[in-house]
Amino acid sequence: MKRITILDIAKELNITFSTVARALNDHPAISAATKQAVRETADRLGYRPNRVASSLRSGKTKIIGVLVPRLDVSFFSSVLHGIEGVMNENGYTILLFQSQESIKQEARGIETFLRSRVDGIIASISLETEGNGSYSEVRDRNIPLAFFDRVPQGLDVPAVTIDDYQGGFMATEHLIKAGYRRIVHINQYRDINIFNERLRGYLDALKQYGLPIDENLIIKGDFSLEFGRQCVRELMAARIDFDAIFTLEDFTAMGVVQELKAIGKRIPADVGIVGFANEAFTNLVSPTISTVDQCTVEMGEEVARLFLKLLKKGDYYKHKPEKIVLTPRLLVRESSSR
Amino acid sequence: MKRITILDIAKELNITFSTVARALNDHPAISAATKQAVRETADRLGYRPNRVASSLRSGKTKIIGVLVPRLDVSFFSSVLHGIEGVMNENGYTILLFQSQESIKQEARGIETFLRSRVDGIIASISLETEGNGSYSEVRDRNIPLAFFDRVPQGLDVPAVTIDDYQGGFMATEHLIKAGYRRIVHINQYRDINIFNERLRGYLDALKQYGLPIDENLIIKGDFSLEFGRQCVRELMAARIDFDAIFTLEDFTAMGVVQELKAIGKRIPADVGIVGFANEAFTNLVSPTISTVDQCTVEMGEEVARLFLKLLKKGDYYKHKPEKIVLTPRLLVRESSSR
DNA sequence: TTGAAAGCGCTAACAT
DNA sequence: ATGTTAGCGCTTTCAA
Repeated sequence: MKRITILDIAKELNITFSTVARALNDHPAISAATKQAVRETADRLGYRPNRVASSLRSGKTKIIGVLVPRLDVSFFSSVLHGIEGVMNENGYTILLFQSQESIKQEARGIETFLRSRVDGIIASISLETEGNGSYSEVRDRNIPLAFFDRVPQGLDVPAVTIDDYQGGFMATEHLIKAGYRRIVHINQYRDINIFNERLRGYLDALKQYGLPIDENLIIKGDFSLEFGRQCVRELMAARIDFDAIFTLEDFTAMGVVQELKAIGKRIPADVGIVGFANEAFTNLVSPTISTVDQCTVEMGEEVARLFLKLLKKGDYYKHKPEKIVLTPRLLVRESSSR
Repeated sequence: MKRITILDIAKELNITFSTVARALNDHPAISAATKQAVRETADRLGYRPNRVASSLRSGKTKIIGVLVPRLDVSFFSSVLHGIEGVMNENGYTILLFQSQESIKQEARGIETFLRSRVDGIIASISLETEGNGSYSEVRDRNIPLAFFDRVPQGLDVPAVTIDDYQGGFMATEHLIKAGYRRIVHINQYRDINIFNERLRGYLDALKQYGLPIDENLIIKGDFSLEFGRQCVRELMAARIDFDAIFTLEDFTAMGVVQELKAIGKRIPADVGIVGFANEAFTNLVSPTISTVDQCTVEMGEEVARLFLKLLKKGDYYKHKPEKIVLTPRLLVRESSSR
C-alpha cells in the first residue's frame, strides 16, 4: 500500500499541495468547499499526516519524554498513569524511558530525549543520581523540565512533591498521641532528599512532644520486606527497648509486622506500626497497616498540568519555577490504633 | 543556544556535511583521522543528532508504540516494564498510550501511532474491543504488530499469552485433589477470550475428575473485591452448598476471603480459595492466597523479543504468525492447603 | 482564496 | 576518501 501524502491529494483535486496542507490544518483563508473536498479525498485515500515531517519543519514534536526509575514499582506506574492521562487529553504523547535506578541509564534516557527532540521532559531521578545528573544540559538547551517526587537538589526547577517532612511528622505524631514512647524509625542509607525529610519530620515530632532522640532507634539500610524483619531481629538481639516502628515505606513495615507476629508481639497492643506509601496490600493484610498516602495519580496529573502551564509560558527558565507540594494523607489503620 | 547541525561541524572543519554524516555513522570509507576530528568537534559544539530528520529521511523511527488498557493495573505496568527493558537494550524507544479500556480511545492511540510513523505496535486490547477494533488497518499498512495477553479474536497475529485454559485447569484440579468437591467459579460477564479459557479449564477439570457441573456454582459479574464479598453473601442467602471458590482474579478472591472470615468460615478447612494473577498482596495477607502466576515481566520481555524477530524478518504478514504461550505457575498457599 | 518556493536536518545514490 | 545532489513530507512566507 503506497503511502499517501498531501501531494497525492493535491493531484486528485487539481490544486496545489499547499492548499491541501492549509485545508487539513483548517486555515481560515481556505474556502469551505475546498476544505470539504480535501477532507473527503484524504479519507478516501486513507491519508495519515506524517508527524515526523511536520515535526521536522515546525520544530515541535508534541512528544514529552518521561523518565522514571522503574515501572514495576507501583508508585511510579501510578504517577505515569496520571501523567499520561492529562498529557493525552492535551494532545501530547509520552516517550517512555526507565532509568532502572542507574545514573548511567538515566543519562542515556536524557540523550535519547534530546535526540528525539521531545518538547519537554518530566522525570523522577534515580537513587544513584547525585548533584544534577545530566539534567543541567536539558536546562542549558532551554527544554522545559519538571520533576516529581525525587528532585535533584541543586537545580531550581518546577516540581511536584509531597511534603515528606510533614508525612514523617504526622506518622510520628500519631504514634506519640496513641501513647507510644520509644519509636523506632527505619530509614535508607542513601542521601536522598525525600528520605531525609521524612527523618526530619520524625525528629521534629519527637522534639515537639518532648521525647528524647535515641540514636539506637534510628536504623538505616536498604528497603525491603526482608530488611524489616532483620531490623526487628536486631533490635531484639541488642535488647533495645521499643514500642513502635515507623518505616520509610510499606514493604519494610510488612516485614516488621511479620517478624513481630512471629515472636509473639501483639500489634498494636505491644508495638504500633506506621508505614509509608499506601501500597495496595496495607489495607488487606491483618492487621491492616497504618500508612501515609502519597497521592500518586494526583501527583502525576499535577506535574502534567504544571508542565502544560510551563509550555504555554515559554522562556521556561526565566520565571521562578513553580513548586507544588501536596499534602500527604495519614491513614490510620489497625496497626497503630490502640 | 543555537542548535548545532552537521553543517556547523562541517564548516568548522572545512569539509562537507556528508563527510561529517558518514563519520558520525562510522562509515567504513572515512579515515580514522577525520572520524576523530568530527567526533571531537561534535562533542565540543554539543551536537545532538536530530532523530526527527533522520527518521523522515530513512523512514525508520526506532520507536515502538505500546498500547495498554491502563497503567494503574499492576499486570500492565509489569508487562510494560518488561517490554521497555528489552526494547531499550535493542535501541528502541517506547511511545506510550493508554486506552483506558475504551475502544474509542484505543482507536485514537492507533491513529497517533500511525501518524507518528512508529516502527511497530505492541498492544493488549481494551475490554470494550470487539472483533478486530482498529487493528486491521495496522495490518493493512504492513506495520508489524504483536499482542500480549488480550488478543483480538479474529486476527491471526503474533502474540504472547499465558495458557489461561491450563491456569483454570490447574487451579481447579488442585482444589479437587485437596478434597474439595463443590467448587464455585467466579468469572466475568464479558465475552473475553482469556476469561472464557479459564472457565473452560475449570469445566474440563471437573469433567476429567468426574465431578458434576452445577450452573449454580458458576457466577458471572465484574471483578472487584466488593464483588467477591457479594458473591459469598448471595451464595449463602441462596443456601447453595459449596466448599471451594476459584476466582478470575485476586481482588475477587480477597473479597471472598474477607466475607468468609466475617461469617465465621475457616479457610482452608471449610472453604478452599484460589485466585488468579499473583498480586503482591496474595502472599502477604492471612491466610496467604493460592493463585496462578501470570509471568508478567517475562510476558513483556517475550513479546518484545518476538517483536524484534518480526522486525528483522520483514514481510510481517507473509509468514505464519508466531504465538508464544507461557505456562502459568500454580502457587499453592495457605488458602487451599488442607 | 490559492499558488510558488524555500527549507527543516538528515540519508544515500552517484560522482570524483 | 570525500564531495555533490536529490529528496523525505511537511510548514510557512511571499506573491498573485
